[in-house]
Amino acid sequence: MRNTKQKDLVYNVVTSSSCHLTADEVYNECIKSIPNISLGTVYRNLNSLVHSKKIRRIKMPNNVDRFDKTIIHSHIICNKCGRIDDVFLNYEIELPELLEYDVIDYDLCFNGICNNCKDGRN
Amino acid sequence: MRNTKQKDLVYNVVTSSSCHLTADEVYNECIKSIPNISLGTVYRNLNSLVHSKKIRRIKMPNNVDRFDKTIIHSHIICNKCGRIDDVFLNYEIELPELLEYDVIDYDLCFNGICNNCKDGRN
DNA sequence: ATTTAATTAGTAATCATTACTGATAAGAGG
DNA sequence: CCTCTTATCAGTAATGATTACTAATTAAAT
Repeated sequence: MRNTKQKDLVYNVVTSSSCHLTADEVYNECIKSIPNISLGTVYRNLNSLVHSKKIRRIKMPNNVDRFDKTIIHSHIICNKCGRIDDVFLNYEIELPELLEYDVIDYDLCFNGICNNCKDGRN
Repeated sequence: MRNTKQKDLVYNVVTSSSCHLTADEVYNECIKSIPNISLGTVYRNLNSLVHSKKIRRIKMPNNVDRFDKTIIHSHIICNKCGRIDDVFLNYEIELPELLEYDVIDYDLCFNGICNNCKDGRN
């Protein structure tokens, strides 16, 4: 795997953001530094960084993936408005012992209704 | 919400299968009973059944959703071949108390390498 | 039976993501 | 430094899962 300024940029955009960015949002941030960077390059580097565990992919109900730092934590998605927040559990998820698999890690996503939707503000 | 034979069929196909079917696989099963059922109808009923918690949606890394019964359980996906299996934990996942959300439930998906891939059989 | 609105079949459109191609550049080995 | 190899790139076209649309149908309430 080669180091390129495009890959560094994609990595920095994802890890320095406090939100959970879509590929398109990462792209719009990247063109501020490399105006002619290609959307395909952003996608390729996001996939490559996920593969090498430098960042993580969050699957959303609408099939538009989001990307995040790899500090171990879970997420919660509002069933109504799609808002997403980080959840830091105060307990550990135990990896199960499975006959058919070597278990590596997990993705845990809670569903709920956020306060704004509950109060009818959305 | 109206009862239609199309919705009943979609429900029965998903819940009587022991696999985790894609929308297209559900469609191919449905046309055996209702040959002119439309793919759009299958998608609409899958979404409607997920919304009313009769079935559940499983997000896959390749963005092709799969559908499953709603008995509470987790999944494991092989990082290499994409094989998916059910995981029944012998402990409970505690729903966190969050200021900003009413937490309803969760999706938990483990990642690993399955035996076939580990042994080079894939 | 009549009515009405939800649902349907069929088809077209959407759009996130991937594939492709010729050009570029990272970095290994002289 | 200076090739040389090949991974990566920009730009664009293609893919394919999913949704939107429309006129026809039908569940089910009155």
